Amino acid sequence: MHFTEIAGTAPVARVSPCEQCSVPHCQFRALGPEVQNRRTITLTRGERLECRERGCLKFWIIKSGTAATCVSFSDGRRQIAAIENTGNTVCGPMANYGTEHWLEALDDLAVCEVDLSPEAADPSRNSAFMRSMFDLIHARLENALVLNTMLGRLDSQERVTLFLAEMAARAGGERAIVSLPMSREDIADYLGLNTETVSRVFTRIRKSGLVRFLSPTEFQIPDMAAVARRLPVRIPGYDEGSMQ
Amino acid sequence: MHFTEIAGTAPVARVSPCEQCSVPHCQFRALGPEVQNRRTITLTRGERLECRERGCLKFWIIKSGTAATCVSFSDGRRQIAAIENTGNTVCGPMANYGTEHWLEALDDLAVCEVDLSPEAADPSRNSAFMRSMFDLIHARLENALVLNTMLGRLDSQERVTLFLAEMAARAGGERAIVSLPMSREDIADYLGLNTETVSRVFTRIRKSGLVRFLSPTEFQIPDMAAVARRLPVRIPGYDEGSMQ
DNA sequence: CGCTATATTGAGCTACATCAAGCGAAGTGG
DNA sequence: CCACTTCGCTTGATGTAGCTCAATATAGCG
Repeated sequence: MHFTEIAGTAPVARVSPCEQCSVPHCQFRALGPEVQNRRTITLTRGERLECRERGCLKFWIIKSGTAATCVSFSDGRRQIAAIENTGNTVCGPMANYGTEHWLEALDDLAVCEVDLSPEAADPSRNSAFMRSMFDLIHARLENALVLNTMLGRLDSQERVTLFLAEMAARAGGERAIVSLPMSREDIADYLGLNTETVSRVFTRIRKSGLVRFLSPTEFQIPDMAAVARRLPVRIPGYDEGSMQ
Repeated sequence: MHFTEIAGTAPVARVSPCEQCSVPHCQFRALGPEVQNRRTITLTRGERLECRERGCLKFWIIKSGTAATCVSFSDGRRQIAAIENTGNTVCGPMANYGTEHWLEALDDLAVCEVDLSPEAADPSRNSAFMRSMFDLIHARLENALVLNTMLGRLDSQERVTLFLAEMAARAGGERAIVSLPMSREDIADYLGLNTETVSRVFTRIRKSGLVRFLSPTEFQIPDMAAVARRLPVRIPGYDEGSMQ
């Protein structure tokens, strides 16, 4: 089986006070200045953030960098459930008692932590806010469902292709230059494969011409429709509403 | 790869009006009699229920039987994302445009459909209701995350063991007689395996003594702790709060 | 009591994992 | 500036878990 070494395990790194923030679409801005419990946390690759309190109401908004929502076993196996980019909001409650999920930095990371614990605003009184939280968690659920079918029913080539297509769709679609701010091992732990297989499939896809690699961490998809045609599932973020 | 024949594809079967309901913990009772759009739908094994409208606000509460939230490809591959028992609430919105998930009956099924579309109560005005919807969808997300790590990082024996343990935990825990109201193929489509592998692992586990089979569809776990010791992850619904 | 659908079991094959070696880029120290 | 290490990526050789194909076996049902 697959083994991964967790680099650093310091739960919380450098903490700095938080003034005005530049994250787009932050749901918490709507709550207004009444929410005081905000702080910025910076992490380096491998460091993790966790929330062990029951009914924890912390939220983490990615300000910059890339993170993973992941679980690791004592024997070293690791599964990444979602890749978090700038602007993503991770629900602290996701790390409820009974869940073993952390937020782990895949490269240098800055997150804004918002704490809506009792002393702060009670979110369940604000129905508009609850609605936006519902939408947020619903989007996470949809992602998780896509990952489920990927891990359960796609082969390695399909998984890697879908992964690259999804990253490209996030980064601006066809012909955009996409950077992979993560290691092959991280990709493997997301796709349920191992490092070597990811590497091999990368070269196979590169040779097929479907994806053009500018460097090991930069690529470009010349023809998204061709990629979509090779996949038995929709590419999240692509093709929604456009002709098929 | 894996092929599955979808038995019947009639979208909606027999519809009967709905009087008083006996489902425990139905979140929609709290909404009161103002919600008129309720009806009972019955389905037989293989029939599917879907919601293709954008922003659909239908909810399905399982009254009896077993269903699966699943996605199937055009080439026949199928992945079950969740197994739905009596009392479970499935969000219609889960079948948003862009998602390819259906609710499929695994055996004879009765669901109560609640339609909260515009003409009905606007749920986002009722913050207590939104809160309960949040909790509901959050529980679904946690299930999906467990399935993710199962499909990504557990081998066939671990997957089947976890599956049986989870079913047993739902059905009353240690020594309870659990029935499997689904075929081997359905189990395979949930676990990302194929029928034969599921069958083989069943007999291996039976011979190991971890699980006692009374019939092909009835089993019993004599020692849950022993099962838990064999697994690198927690068993959902078991061990929460107890020692170990 | 056949008939069909589902489950089990076996034989062989393949996709992916494992183990192991090589390689380029970035950092370090003399 | 150049050896030397380190780390991540790639590639190759080999092993194996789980898939595929095929044959029984068992159960459900008219």
